[in-house]
Amino acid sequence: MVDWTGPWGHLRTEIMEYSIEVPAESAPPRTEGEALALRLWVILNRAKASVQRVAEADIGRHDLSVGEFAILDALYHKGPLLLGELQKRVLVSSGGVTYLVDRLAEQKLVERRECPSDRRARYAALTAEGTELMDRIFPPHASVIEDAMSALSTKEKRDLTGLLRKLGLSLRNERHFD
Amino acid sequence: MVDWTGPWGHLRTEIMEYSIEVPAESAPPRTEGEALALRLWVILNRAKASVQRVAEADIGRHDLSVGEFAILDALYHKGPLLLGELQKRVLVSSGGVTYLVDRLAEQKLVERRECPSDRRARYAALTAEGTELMDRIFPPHASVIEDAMSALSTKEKRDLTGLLRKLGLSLRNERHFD
DNA sequence: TTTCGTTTGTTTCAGTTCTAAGTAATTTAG
DNA sequence: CTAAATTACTTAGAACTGAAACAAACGAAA
Repeated sequence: MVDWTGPWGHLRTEIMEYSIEVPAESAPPRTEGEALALRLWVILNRAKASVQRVAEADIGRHDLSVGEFAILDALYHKGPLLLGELQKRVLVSSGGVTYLVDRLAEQKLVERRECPSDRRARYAALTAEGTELMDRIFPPHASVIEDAMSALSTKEKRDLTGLLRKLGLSLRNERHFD
Repeated sequence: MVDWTGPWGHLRTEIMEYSIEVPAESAPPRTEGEALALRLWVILNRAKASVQRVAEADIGRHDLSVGEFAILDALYHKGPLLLGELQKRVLVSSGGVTYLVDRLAEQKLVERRECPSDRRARYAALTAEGTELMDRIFPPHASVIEDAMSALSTKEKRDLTGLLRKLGLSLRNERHFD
């Protein structure tokens, strides 16, 4: 007796009210196992959307988009990165990285640098101004995230991380053929 | 000794390689608790992105966008819904619902109906054609999702769902003031 | 009851953020 | 040396968002 309503939580949002509860049944999946997997998929999306809402509210204060913050964050913690490396971390398309770095470069927070060993490649690196900004906004952001997760005990957070990791890793090398 | 590199996984994507592993440290958060919360946030995003990639690959076969499928899915399992209700389920902005329903209406998969009790409101409902489509594509999609989750045991899926639900619910009614 | 202010439900529109596909410049492999 | 792969960038346009507009409903007060 379980139910399935779309996970769909690509996000930002106006103020959106939605339920993390599992709604009542209507057109049932065939097996219990299927229902369980579908429900998990719904809840995974909604939980992620909930946390993201909190993260975005904080980031938005500083006139940064999520994508912009993601770039700054990666560079802040990893130092200069090739645009390709950055792409893998931030999970956008190649055009998306170019777009985001362009925007941040306009704001003088990030700069491009040549790569001596490969003239096709470019590094993106924080400027002094960018580093300064992150010094200022990252610590409170980290607190906001910690706070968002505070309903879970340390053990629960560890368990949750472990399960999500197991799930993610299992899909990591999967190849889908037609 | 933990590390933090952005969670940032809104998204679709080209073929993107990324790691669900936790990368090595560099500019450390101050406390263990903070680090744990940040790592969880990263992994949550990446796991969601991994599953989403699988889901999208399947949905894409049928020439539907994720948003479109989300709408169809909600209507398929819940029957006709007011656009506002649909918005809450699908987690898009008000303009987004209008946009998606318009597109599906063009394809004759969905139609708008009047609401007798409130002339401002509209129902969205599947057409016969839309229902037929979902009868055909939903069952295999459910299998794809079940398969994507198959690395986890039944107990693990239940535990994971429970933890995510707890997290999501805790954020559900939070109000953020300036 | 009529009227006015507020709230609710949807749409419109302009602008933002992103993707996909294609291009150019290298580098690497055979 | 050539062919294939890699890397970033460009472009067109898809998929959204947020704000404002609009229409209808609601509630309280005159």
